[in-house]
Amino acid sequence: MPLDLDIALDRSSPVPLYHQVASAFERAIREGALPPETKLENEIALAQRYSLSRPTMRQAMDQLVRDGLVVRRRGVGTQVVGPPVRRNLKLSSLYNDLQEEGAEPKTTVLSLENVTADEGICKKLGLSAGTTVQHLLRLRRVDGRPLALMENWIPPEVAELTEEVLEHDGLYNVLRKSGVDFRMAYQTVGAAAADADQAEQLAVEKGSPLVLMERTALDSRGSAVECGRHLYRADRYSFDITLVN
Amino acid sequence: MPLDLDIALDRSSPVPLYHQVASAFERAIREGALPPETKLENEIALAQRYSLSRPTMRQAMDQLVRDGLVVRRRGVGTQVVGPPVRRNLKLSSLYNDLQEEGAEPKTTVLSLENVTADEGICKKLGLSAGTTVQHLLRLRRVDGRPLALMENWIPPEVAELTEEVLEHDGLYNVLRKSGVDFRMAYQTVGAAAADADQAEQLAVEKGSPLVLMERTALDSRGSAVECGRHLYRADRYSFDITLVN
DNA sequence: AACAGGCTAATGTCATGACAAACTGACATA
DNA sequence: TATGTCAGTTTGTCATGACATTAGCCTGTT
Repeated sequence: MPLDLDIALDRSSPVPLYHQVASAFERAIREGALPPETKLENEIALAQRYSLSRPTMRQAMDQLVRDGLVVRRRGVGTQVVGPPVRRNLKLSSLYNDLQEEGAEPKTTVLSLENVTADEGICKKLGLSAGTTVQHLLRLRRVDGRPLALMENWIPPEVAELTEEVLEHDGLYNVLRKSGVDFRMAYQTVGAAAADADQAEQLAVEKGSPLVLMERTALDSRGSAVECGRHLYRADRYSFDITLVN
Repeated sequence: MPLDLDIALDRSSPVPLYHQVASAFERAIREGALPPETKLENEIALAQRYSLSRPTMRQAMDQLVRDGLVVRRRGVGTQVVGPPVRRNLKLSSLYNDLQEEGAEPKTTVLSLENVTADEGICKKLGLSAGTTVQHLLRLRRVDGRPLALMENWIPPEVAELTEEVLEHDGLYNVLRKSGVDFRMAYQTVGAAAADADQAEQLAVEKGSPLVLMERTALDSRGSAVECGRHLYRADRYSFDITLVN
């Protein structure tokens, strides 16, 4: 039951202690060193074991709870949760997610131009009507087969995009390199039927079901930096979400 | 800038102080008393104003951040975020969400029987192969028009379900009343085409796009209490999610 | 006028201490 | 046997204090 994880804590590191602890536990759980149903030591003992204060250890545990890796019960303890330890939806691009899974995403820029944003886009981006924004249309392939058709709108003051750069990296990575620090995103996920154009681009039949995702991303100042409307082949993509009370 | 919210805190209430504070701010933001872009007072001043400690006030603010209502920046302050203050995905039933929106959901139980669970269901519920579970198929209507076709599997030891009860309330409410306390859920959202049966039930054409949601719900002990596969009319439903870094 | 430096303000991190509330299990009692 | 009670364990909540880190502004210098 002691289950010493031999965590190497670095107090001089810029990454906070609670994050170091949480990451170590997360890795241990995902790798199976802490199998499902395992009961962890109590907070106080854990804090002492790693020479931390109880609030710091709690903060680490809270993160594990929010990530859906453990469950806690007052008076009982903390348990590693059952097997379905899937990946949770993160505020990153599709590109990064695919790379983490070992795939090799390839992007084709179908169109990149400045347009005057319509009312809907302006509202989502918090701009006054008639503003000019960059309109981006891309097709993403994995293993040579099309996966997603992605349409995005980016205000010019956020970053100046070029086809060249976008062909070799995900939009979020490109924007991050331009100094954007994403903080939040509103997302809606639904479904739609492929029209003739979309069907051709995604190599499916017209009318096929597609996963429809619309998103508005905000930076740390709370202002919108990007909004998009993405269509995914339903047979090749879906969104994973972990909900916690 | 002081922006006193006149929050009535009840220290003898069983609901924690940080939750009382967070709820009050959330209501104020949603009702427009704190419009977007508003800069809140700093934590220390807020804590003093309501006679709380700083950690408690921070806990309240953290909740607002996770709910996507405010953004914080070190060295700067806390700001109410832009207008798209939508509802976030919660661990509750469709039924409750619809009721909150003022709709009148009606449920028809199409089938309720005990079946031996197949391999996939057993794995999701963490049961050994060949176990008997309750299989439930329901159709949900709003305004008389079909919205969702819901298929669920529930282990018998969780609760004994009856058609009678399920026709008048959502599954989650029914289970909660049986003593289940939901803590977590894994969810995947995608799309699928309606087959002949589904099309008829949902009053759409065969092949129409549907939103496909699969979910496994866990209780506070980390064991699965329910798993389900739901199909929604794409023109009438989608999932809203708020992501935070 | 432009840049460097330092000051201020605000959130982020961490420690210590205390009490409350809930679950478990053992024990006593009817 | 069944039920109620009590003690022990563990997480939940709250308070106080301190220092670190970052952003933004002001100021002084070049």
